[in-house]
Amino acid sequence: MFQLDLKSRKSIYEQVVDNIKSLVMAGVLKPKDKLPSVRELSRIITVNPNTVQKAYRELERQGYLYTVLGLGTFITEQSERKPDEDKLNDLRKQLRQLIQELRYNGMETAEIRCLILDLLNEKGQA
Amino acid sequence: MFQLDLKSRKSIYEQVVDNIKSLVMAGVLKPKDKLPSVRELSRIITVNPNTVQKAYRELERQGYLYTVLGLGTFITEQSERKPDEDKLNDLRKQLRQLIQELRYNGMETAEIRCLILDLLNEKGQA
Amino acid sequence: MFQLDLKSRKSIYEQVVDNIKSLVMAGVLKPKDKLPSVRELSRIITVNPNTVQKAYRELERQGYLYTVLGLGTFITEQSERKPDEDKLNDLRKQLRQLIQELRYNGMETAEIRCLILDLLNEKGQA
Amino acid sequence: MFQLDLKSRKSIYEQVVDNIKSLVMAGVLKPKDKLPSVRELSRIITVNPNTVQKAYRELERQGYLYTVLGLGTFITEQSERKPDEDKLNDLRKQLRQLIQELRYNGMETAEIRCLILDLLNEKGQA
DNA sequence: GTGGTCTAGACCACT
DNA sequence: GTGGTCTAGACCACA
Repeated sequence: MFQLDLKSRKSIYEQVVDNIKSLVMAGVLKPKDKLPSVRELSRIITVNPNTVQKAYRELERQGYLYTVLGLGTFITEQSERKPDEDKLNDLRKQLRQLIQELRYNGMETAEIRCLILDLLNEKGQA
Repeated sequence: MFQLDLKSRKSIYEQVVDNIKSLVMAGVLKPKDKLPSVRELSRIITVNPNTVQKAYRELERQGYLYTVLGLGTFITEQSERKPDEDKLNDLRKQLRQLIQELRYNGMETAEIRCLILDLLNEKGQA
Repeated sequence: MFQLDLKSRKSIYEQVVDNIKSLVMAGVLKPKDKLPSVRELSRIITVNPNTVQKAYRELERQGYLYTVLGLGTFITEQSERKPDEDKLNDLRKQLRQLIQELRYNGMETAEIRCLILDLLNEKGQA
Repeated sequence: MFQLDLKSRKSIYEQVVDNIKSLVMAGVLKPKDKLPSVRELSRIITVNPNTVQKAYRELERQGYLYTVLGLGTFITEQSERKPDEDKLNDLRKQLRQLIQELRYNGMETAEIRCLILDLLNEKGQA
């Protein structure tokens, strides 16, 4: 379920963040679902609790989670989320950069289009 | 020409790397072009020479540049580059993640498709 | 344990690289072993931490080590290493050159053969 | 005839040295043969004369060449060369290191033996 | 504690 | 002139 690669250059807490984001976006974790407690998750994935803590905090900052003191942390409902124009702009920039790199690494426009349309369909069904 | 943000979470040398990559991929810097010397660029962007050198090294590792001792650093010819399958896989992963995020931030599939097709055309003409 | 020659034409960080490679290949350092921290090793061999770090980076690039942020650097498991055909070709070239030089310096083919067979056996038992 | 790779990490003068050594050891250049003048060779291989100069000097130091002022530089006769025990020791060390690396990069003892015997025969006929 | 980045400034080798 | 190495010492982020 959780893919952690200690040898990666990405810090562990970032990997935890990405993993949880993926689970949310794939619909495995749904709004109002309760997440495991920091200590619990840290045991499950054998990672320092501080690291999990940091990941939860970051996810909260990005609006994916919210914490109710004494009860736990939960997935944010869609209606609560506000589209963040700055974030979208940033994502667009990244997308542009990514496409440049794909092309620079020898991938043809047609190939890239195929790849992306595939990805879009795949997600659409998830 | 060069966009550096000292406050960014990205390290300076990484930003230098990204900037140069962009210039290469946009065709501003062409194969066999000579880059500014380490010292020169460091003066231009008011950054320590070591930092610039680190960036150049990384770009060399990634195959964008090559160094001729005592002469300077130059842009790699396309024909010299060999496609790196690991790199491509990594880019594909990133793309997937990016699309997930776009969708999570409220962008519809159709919108994303439009955005990407636009980007693909734009580059095709560059 | 560590042989450093400050007067050598080889740079210090390269010597550190070679030393550690030797320890790894001789089996003194085994997969998953933790290496001394950058600061620690720099103290031991009285060399600047930056120099040690450069050596570690190079070893990581060559696949001998990997880094876990905040924890330390470790020896790569054999199974994780992928044979690098370019590297092998390079080594073959070096070998060829080396044999030429041995011969040029007066060593007979038979002597060279003996020498090499000895070396092969020696390692086989290590 | 001459293989120069500007992108190599090896300095150019070292590559010139290696090339000439190879020609000598392969018997293409024979004792008492006259080498092209510094200026001539520098033109032929389109390299800075200083670089060729440095290569010749190094080859002289190692005993491959000798210079007669006003006449040119020539290949040393075999009888003039004195076996250098230090050099031989150094070469043995290098050989040992090289075999270690081959093995570390996944080559089996048997394979290495084959490779080396091949190389020995190949040279024996040259 | 760990590695990672950055600066300032010196010295060297190669072209 | 070029890149490459090294030192000393500071600061940051991660676990």
